Amino acid sequence: MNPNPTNEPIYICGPTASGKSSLAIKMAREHDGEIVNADAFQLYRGLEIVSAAPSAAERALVPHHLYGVLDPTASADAQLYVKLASPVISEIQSRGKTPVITGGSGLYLKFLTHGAAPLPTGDAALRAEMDSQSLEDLVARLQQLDPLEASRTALQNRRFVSRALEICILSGQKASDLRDGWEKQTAEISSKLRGFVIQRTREDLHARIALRTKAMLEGGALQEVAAMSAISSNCEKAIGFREVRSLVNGEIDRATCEELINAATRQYAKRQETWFRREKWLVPKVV
RNA sequence: GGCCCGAUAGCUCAGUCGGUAGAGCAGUGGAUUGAAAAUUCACGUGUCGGCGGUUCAAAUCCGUCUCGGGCCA
Repeated sequence: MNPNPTNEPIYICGPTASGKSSLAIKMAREHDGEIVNADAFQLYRGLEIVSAAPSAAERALVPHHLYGVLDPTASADAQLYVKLASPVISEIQSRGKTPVITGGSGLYLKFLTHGAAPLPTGDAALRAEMDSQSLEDLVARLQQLDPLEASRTALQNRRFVSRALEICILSGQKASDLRDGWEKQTAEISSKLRGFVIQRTREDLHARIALRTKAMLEGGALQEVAAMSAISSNCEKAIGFREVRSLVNGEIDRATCEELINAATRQYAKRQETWFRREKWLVPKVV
């Protein structure tokens, strides 16, 4: 008998290095499920070690989907992720299995669970143009085009200002109008979701991060990055990528590399905890 | 053994002419609907190595001790 007759997805969230992969495998086995990636960087091919994607041994235990499916030169975003994940999830359900969706990319998960606001997709050329302008000019332009959006945007955050402006320019409408209304039904959606967020003490998490970084460096991260360093892509933003490249290039020593990765990973984990803390539908799972 | 330099936040250090101290990093909390492993905001009490002394007032000047580092024996 299927313990989950509805085949509704189970979400496994939590900060990096908290043990999402193994919990997902456990849940998948208990619920006759298959695992779907929700990690922005594990999507990429050739970044398995640096992004700490599930190992071959782990993948052999349960079917895994959406790992290493993007070319390193491809650019991804939350909407593309939903486009990739939705059919995979439906397909799993159609076979009577339960999708176990796991990953630490809060925004991607949010799009998947709560849908996308009706906004235009980012435009690389426009972004490049905006990147060459001063923040003051971008802010002034946003204040002119959409004062309401400007008033509720963190104007020191160039990314947020650019995005708001981008929406106005590409759509010909006010970002504030397009964004309004989107959040109205989130509470209702949330009430129907089921998922867990792994919780660990900071001390424990930091220790796990340190162990993982060490394993990563000993487990082929240098070769992986060396193989990819000719490619300019989103992968360069992965924590560990630049640090390992600096190590490979002899700019820093191994101990420094390790500590830089650890610090960046700790900071990332903290941001993830902040994000998931707001997702009240996630049930804390103390490990 | 003698001389010199150093000791200030978890770390690296700044601190003017004596007026009880502040940067970066780390850390903590927050924001975050199409770059998100991204981007961004806020948060700084610490025996100023110890003990004496001078002074209205000492991280700052003097003495001494301790611990580093160096030079000379």
